[in-house]
Amino acid sequence: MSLDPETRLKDTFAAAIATIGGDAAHGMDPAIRPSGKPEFGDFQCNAALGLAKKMGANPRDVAQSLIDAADLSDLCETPVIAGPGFINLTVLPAALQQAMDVMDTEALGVTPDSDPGVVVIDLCGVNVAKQMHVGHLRSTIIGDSLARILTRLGNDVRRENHLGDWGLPIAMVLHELRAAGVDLDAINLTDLDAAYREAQAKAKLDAAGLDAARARHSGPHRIAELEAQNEGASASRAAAAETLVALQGGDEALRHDWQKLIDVTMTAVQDASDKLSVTLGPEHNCGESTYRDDLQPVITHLEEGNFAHVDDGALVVDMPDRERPLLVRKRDGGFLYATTDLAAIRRRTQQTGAIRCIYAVDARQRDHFRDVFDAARIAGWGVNADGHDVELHHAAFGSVLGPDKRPLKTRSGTNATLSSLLDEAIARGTAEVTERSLRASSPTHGLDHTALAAIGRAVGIGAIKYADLSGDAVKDYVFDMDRMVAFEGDTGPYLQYAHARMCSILRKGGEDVSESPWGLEDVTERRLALLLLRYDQVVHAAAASLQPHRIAGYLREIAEAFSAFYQACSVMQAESDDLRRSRLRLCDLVRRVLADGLQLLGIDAPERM
RNA sequence: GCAGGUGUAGCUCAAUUGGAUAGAGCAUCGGUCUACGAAACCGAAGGUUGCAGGUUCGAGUCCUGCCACCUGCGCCA
Repeated sequence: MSLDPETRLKDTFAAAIATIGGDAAHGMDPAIRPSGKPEFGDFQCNAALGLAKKMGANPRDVAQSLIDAADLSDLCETPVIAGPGFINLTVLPAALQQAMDVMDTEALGVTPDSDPGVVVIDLCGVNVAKQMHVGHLRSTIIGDSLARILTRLGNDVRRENHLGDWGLPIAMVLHELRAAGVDLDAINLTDLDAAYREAQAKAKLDAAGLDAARARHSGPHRIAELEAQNEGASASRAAAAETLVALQGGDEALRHDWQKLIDVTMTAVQDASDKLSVTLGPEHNCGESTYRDDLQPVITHLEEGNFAHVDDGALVVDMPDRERPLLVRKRDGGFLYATTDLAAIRRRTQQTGAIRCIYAVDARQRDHFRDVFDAARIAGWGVNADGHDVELHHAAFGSVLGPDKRPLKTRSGTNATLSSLLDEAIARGTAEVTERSLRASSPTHGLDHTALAAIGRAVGIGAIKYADLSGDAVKDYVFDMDRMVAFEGDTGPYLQYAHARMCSILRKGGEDVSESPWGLEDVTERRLALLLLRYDQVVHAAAASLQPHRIAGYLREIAEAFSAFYQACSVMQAESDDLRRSRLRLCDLVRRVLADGLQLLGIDAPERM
């Protein structure tokens, strides 16, 4: 009797289906859904239609049989059969109140995962010596949210920032900077970024690769890229390769300089993480370089297990359902990023014991991860050290576009850097908060500059995060700062504002209502209550599908329902003391759910704004 | 050429994974502040869900074929 109405309805109708349906009904979904429209009640059961089909009976008759077989006396009003065979259900006030009592705990009704375990989340994925951009923003925001959601459900989540800190590109930058005699102690990330681009441009010609790309019908993008590279490259390549060999060999001076590159990069990353208030720090660094001693063992395992074979001089893993194999070792004996990714999966599953490995990475790497995941399973790493199946999941996200639907640029036309975007959002949030604080009636009136700046940051960053997390991540997404910081309508600040208003009422209320009996008679109160009771289910759905936007959409519904309630029902001037206390308790529970949900998205919820 | 993704209101996005009349926000128009915070609320208008078939009680969702855009495609990461 301690379950929410929806779960109870599912159980009850599942039993009724088994009773009247016999074998035909085995394992059938009771198809309990929140009703689409108020006139259809609170919930509907859609199982009669499918069941009637299997039984060769009339759907409305089957619906009646289900109702007769289901004991709903203490849960619902008399069910109504509608349309072709829908069963409309309205929850009794007492059942609603009871469910609300049960939910009103610290956990807010959220139950742990049935099979929790170690989950590794690969996020951020910066490259050393490269400026962070909006792609890293998405990876970081989405990965951080997924980490929070899975942690909330009792999993042991390990964030890993898989830095691009190893291999030829880094060696090229090192070579470039050393050859130019640059003082690495005085350099900043902008300089590093410039050196990186220059080194890339110098070294990237590959005539053989161009021919191969043409012969293999590579995309025009790839061919254009190769054509853009020109002679002189082989010399640069050779020099960079020498640097790489020396670095890998442990050359002390090189290692020293290499570490400086990393330090400069990570200082900027930490700055961005702090501004964003994401849980990401040096302790989550787990760069490619940390796998350097694992690469040969990976290759040995693949060779000894006959999972890979030599093709045209390279070592490849064949895919069962695809022509193109996965390259894991070059003809010259060098390793590739696929090798590193395999080493990471190997460590995460065989040593860390992960049951889920999640990659918050750009959707353009879809094919790559498909190959790597399949190869990992072939190699036997689809099962962890404890014999538990491992879910390998690419949480892909689309590209970030500007309002013109082209890759995002700043007003000056350059590639937008992450820090410039964050600074702008924070500045605009702060300006907005400060302006509103000037009104004498505002609860923020009189707050000092520091307090207003903290709120402004929460508002500006909240706007960016909500814009990113409120849509389906796999789709390309239009980053429009003007729209985000309008702070009106379906935005992060809308949710924060609703939360702040709840805080405001609770401050005025100032009494302990944790045991007060529920009223919930107004339609807006009922709607809020029914929504709140879905929280557990929503969090689990978001975790299972790895889609934070489900939580975002739910929270928007909560905020809308609260605003409607706020408009319709006076709390402090309620008609009776009991009703005031009931409404205060409702505000308190809504506030906690909203704050908890925003926390799962990584969005701060100020008490005033 | 092959593979994958996307296509929903003027714009930006949803749609509980096959359920009833496809929902929000922005923009437009019209109402609400001496009333717990108007960053809000209520209402109007806005749709052949890219096109054409198919599956069934029922399709934005599933299957087939087209169209458009995006992305990827062996020795870079």
